[in-house]
Amino acid sequence: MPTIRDVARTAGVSVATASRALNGHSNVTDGLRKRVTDAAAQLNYIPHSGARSLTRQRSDAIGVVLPDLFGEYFSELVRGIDRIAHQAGLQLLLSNMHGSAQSTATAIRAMRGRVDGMLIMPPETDPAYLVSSLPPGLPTVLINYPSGLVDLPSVAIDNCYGARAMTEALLSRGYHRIAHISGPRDNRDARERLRGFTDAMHESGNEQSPLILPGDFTEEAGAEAARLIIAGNVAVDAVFAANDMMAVGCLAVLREAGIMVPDQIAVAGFDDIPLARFTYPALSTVEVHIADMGAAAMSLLLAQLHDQDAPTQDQLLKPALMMRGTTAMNHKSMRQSTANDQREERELS
Amino acid sequence: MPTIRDVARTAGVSVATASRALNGHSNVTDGLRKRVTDAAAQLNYIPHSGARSLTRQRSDAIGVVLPDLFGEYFSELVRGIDRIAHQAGLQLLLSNMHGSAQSTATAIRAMRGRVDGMLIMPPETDPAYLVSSLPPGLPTVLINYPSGLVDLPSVAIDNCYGARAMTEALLSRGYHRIAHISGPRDNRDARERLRGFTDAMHESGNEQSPLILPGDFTEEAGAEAARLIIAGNVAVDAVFAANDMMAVGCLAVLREAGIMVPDQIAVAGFDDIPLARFTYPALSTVEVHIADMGAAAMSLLLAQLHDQDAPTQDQLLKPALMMRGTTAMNHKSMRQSTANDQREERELS
DNA sequence: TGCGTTTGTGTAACCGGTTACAAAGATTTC
DNA sequence: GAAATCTTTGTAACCGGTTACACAAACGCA
Repeated sequence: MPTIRDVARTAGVSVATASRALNGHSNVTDGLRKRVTDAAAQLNYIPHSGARSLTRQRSDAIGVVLPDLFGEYFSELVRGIDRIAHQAGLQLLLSNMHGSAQSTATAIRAMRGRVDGMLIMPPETDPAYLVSSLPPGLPTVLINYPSGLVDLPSVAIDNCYGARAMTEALLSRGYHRIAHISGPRDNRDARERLRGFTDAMHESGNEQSPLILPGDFTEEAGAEAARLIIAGNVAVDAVFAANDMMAVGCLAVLREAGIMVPDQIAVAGFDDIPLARFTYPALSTVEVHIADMGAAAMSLLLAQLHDQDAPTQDQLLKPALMMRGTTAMNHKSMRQSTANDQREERELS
Repeated sequence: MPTIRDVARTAGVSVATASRALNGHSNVTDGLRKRVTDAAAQLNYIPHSGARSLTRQRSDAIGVVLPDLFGEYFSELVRGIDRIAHQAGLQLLLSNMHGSAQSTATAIRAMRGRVDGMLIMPPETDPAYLVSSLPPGLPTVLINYPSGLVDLPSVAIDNCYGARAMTEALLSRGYHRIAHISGPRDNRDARERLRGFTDAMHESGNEQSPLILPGDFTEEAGAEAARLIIAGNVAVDAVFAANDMMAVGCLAVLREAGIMVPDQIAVAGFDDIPLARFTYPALSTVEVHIADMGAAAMSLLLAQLHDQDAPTQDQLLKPALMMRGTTAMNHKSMRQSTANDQREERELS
């Protein structure tokens, strides 16, 4: 593997000249430049980015540390990040913190010296520990982390706002006895969604202690919640699940039990997973643009990279409602919102 | 940001001793080692991985170059790669070659000097060009690339085998007039699936020139194919789409037209996307373990990394059939395979 | 006590680039 | 024609680690 010294020797110049020629500096005569580029081509020279970034004091790479690397959520996030990073000529160094705070620290430390900045989506862990394991002076943006806890800019989805909006939309459609299937108690998103729901219910004055069913974001949890409602014969005219998978599970059990959706009970979810458009009836949900969150985080980081102390405004992305068949207001027609019926009503931007 | 020289100075030792102490070499007295680790902790020293990899001549990172960074396919692939890479203590440097062969070469060159090996999923481009832009001597494994074209180990899904197996399964269930909705002509997977289908049909002797409808992997293409079949009143008792999205589009149009699936026409797809279990009836398809392909590629690369000239056996991963409601043999019962009915019949391993 | 061996530490070279500075040559200015 | 300035090139230091080698001290053995 040839180095720049090989190129210089072949071209009959010094390494300094070779470096300058290859990097397009202006103070190199055309003749020499050609000799250098020819030599580089002949030797099939590829510069060693590692060595380059050592002297340049920049790597043109940014580190991305995520709690998990799977599912639509992950790929969307990375896609959004890459969209911005690529056009800025930055590479992505990806790391998965496999659960423990310990391995999070390891992952973060391993990035030092090979990235110019970091994007971190931290688990629900001690923020102090997170900050302590962070290389000081390395521009960092947090993803989906409540602002205020640590002194770093962050980007997050406004889960509370989304849940509140969906709840209000249900109320305005005439559903008043709304039950909520909550997500895991130790999940920040789930807690925020629950809060949005209860806030909206309290403010409406319709129901002071709405039914909250426990869930864990799985399809089965949604199914179980539906069984509880049916068995308990609870007076409920709408179910708002904290995510789409639970809504899907709920929907299936309700239909199986012969309960008409949305005529007897409306159903709503959260996330707008691809499947949501294909349930029967199509699922009303809250559309979360994960890719946009990734892009926003990357843009924020880019600003920091460009100007070390750029103003760092935390960002809260507002999700939009996607009202489909499972919450139709018109109770007469059931033949609406089939899989290929893609009329969608976007209510909020 | 403190360097190892700062640590050495604080501990009152030479950089060599500091380095040895921090890396756990045995030839350091306990007293000095403690002084060094204490100094490192006090200064919050984090080693500079870039500099480290320069001398070590290894980066403990591998480069992953993919044609696109979105969808389930991508996240599954990365998940499989990470599973193996993480337990080997390797980081992932991710790169998207945005379409052009030009930018592929750029992406690959940018990795030189910061990775120990590469995993590449090349586009349908000139293999010679690909190889020429590859740093020689850098262990590389190709993903989903036909073996034989270039002299590099590769891992791929046996699309032809999967399509053949599904076609034979349909034939054995009594469907003989099978139409195929093909994928884009310039897509390797699509061509292989088509080949598997036509091979199986020819060998069966049932139909010498089966109907091939053009498609492009989109839901709409599947819908259009279904409309063609309905409008043309073609004698067809099964449709095998080259991917699930087209099968879903096809299914929706057939149902809308009042055609009973699977009684009048059976439908099958390819990929086993999450949605496949939730269509009505649930979609029979070919299960492709993308994560396994990523893991296999990473394992192959790991073997190369460990032993520069380990035997490089190309791998062809055989997909499995998932027969669900859209190809049921029993035509009497329609109430099968609803969303929450997850009985699945695994036919091949 | 003197000699060879082992052990622990420091000095300095090296990885592969970039760039400050010096020097030489070309050009301009008086 | 000499001095001042600008341009082009080379030498060598540097980025932040690792490690070959040299060397001194401690140890074992006759």
